[in-house]
Amino acid sequence: MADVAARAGVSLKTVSRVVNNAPHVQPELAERVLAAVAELGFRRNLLASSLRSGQATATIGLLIEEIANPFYATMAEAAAEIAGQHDTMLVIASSEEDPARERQLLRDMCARRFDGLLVVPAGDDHSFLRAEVELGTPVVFLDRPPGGLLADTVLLDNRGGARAGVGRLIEAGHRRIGILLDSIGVYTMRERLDGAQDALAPAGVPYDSRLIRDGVGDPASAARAVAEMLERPDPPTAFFSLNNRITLGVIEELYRRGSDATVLAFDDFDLARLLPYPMTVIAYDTRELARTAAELLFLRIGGDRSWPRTVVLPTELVSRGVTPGAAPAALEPT
Amino acid sequence: MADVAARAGVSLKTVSRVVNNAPHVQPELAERVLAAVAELGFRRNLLASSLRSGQATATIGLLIEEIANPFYATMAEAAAEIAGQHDTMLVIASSEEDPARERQLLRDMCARRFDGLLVVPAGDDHSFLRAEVELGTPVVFLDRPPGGLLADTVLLDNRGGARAGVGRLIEAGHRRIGILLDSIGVYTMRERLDGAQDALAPAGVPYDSRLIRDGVGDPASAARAVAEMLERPDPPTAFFSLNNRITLGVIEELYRRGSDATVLAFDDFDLARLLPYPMTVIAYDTRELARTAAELLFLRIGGDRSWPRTVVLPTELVSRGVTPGAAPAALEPT
DNA sequence: CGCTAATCTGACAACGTTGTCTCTTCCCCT
DNA sequence: AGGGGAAGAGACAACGTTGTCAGATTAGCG
Repeated sequence: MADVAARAGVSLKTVSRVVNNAPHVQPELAERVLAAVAELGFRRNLLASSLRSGQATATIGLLIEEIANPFYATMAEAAAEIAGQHDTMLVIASSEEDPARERQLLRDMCARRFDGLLVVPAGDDHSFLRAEVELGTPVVFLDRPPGGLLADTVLLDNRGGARAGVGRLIEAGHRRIGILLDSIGVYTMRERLDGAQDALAPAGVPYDSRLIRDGVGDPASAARAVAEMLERPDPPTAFFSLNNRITLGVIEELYRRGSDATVLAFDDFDLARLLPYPMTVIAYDTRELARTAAELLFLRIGGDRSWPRTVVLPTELVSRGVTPGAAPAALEPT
Repeated sequence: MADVAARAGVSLKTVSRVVNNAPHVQPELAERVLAAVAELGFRRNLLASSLRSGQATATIGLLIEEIANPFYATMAEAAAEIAGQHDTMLVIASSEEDPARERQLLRDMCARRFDGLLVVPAGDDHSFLRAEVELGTPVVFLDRPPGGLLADTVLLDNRGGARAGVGRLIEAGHRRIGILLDSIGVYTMRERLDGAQDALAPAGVPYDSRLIRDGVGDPASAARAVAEMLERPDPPTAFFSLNNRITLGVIEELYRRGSDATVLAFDDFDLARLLPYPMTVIAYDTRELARTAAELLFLRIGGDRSWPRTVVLPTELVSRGVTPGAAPAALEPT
């Protein structure tokens, strides 16, 4: 910048004013400065800039569990869109469901003085963020609530959605429903399971631990779990998959067997419409989830110091998948 | 930091040494400093740190077209993994295929003094990066080559893959092959089209512009294009989809019609196995693409100044999808 | 016991910006 | 014509850290 100033024959400060589009600079001088900037290929150092001005790195962080999962990828895209509207860069980091990694990444983002953080929590204790929050870094949690910290949170109606979905299964006469979940340690899984029980209990369906399978982390183990349940003397007539990854394994196994079991699944995704098995999906607006959280974050960054809010977004039941073996039916328009 | 120094009764510099694990600090002093750090909740400012030390923001950028596309999401995940191995943060930005946005984002990343950049180019002129590259910011291009700039590039064998795939269609007797592509302006599309012609020409199949459809940007328009081609007097017996998004529309339309046209598609993806229509997919290792590029980038960041390299990764033909109406067959294991 | 060397610590400047304040100039109004 | 005020430009310090160098302390050795 000093070089540019020398070249244009002005002071450092004037160059600063020009590159920041500050007022009170004569057009003639500005032109000389811009010419010098172009000639010398000068690019202002944003590090120094935000160091000096104290805040505003024009960066927010998004901590998710896994980038390649379409659920999180969609959230990232929606958040990036909102960030772009605020001339802010979005940094996406992936915790891989590891609380230690989550902690390290969040600390790192704080050390880099990000303007705010969007967090899908992996761990259940976020008290280590309290100092940062009090120091002025806004944090908004989404999809899952924080632990040991009062902060803005945007959630889905996991429990209500599961209740409605399982309720429909019960209306259709199902009494033996196999439930597959990733990990009972995860908030969303607990809520969805609770929602299922909300519907099962009043219908007089007894609790049967053999119909609930925890620790189903990937499609292959979901397929195995389905196979085992089906091979027992009194097999389930319906399956409730608690996330999109599990759904894939369930569909695969049922398709392979030519089964006619009914499928209820949490999480909608683009390709669900084209999967070769009919199912009812508990859907919600993933983009809206991320958008709401991001907008809330920018409210906070803008100085909103009101009491932390919790927003819960609704879910709905939709039909997905196609029927194999049946005459090809018209799909819904894209 | 000054507060910490005062609290611990040492100098600023000693605190700096302690938080950087520098040698030559008495254990007793270090302990006092660490205690003060903990009490005051001190977190070192990485902005100031990398400003002072000149380089090493421990950040690299990845510019892709669209986060929610599984192709790019997978690349992002693989790149993030390599970045993590180098204690570096990965910043993902999305250009939405807009050259102006690409330019702005890359400039921004340079202004933030990222240690290096991974770029899937949207535009065809990257000469604006030359100054940065010469100034020492390593840039590696992937999936598509840069324009007007000599730099490391990691590509797929688009042309060879398309040639092999179309060759197989020709062996099976197909002569009327509908080809659908996103935009002829995109490098990968041109290469894949050239590969198709490599196979068509020697087989004596004449060029027929009605069988090539450009500008198919989303599944819905792919479905429409397929419908129109099939309703002509001499319909294609096979379709070649040049990317994953187009493939979805093709499959949807063919399934809806109960057609028996053969499908060849570029790009594999997780759920392709479960789509309700059989097809041959030109597959490649997306993660390897990103890994190779990221490793090359870290080589450059590490100081490798050898001549720019171009790496081309192979493709292979695989079977995907299931056959509707047929007896459910065993799927491949996950 | 004195000298050298090794180890440890601190003062200071500098990284590249921008906020603050001051000074100059020029215009407009009374 | 004189005074007030606005506008333009620059000098300087400061943001939070670390590299450099010099000083202080201690240990080791003859």
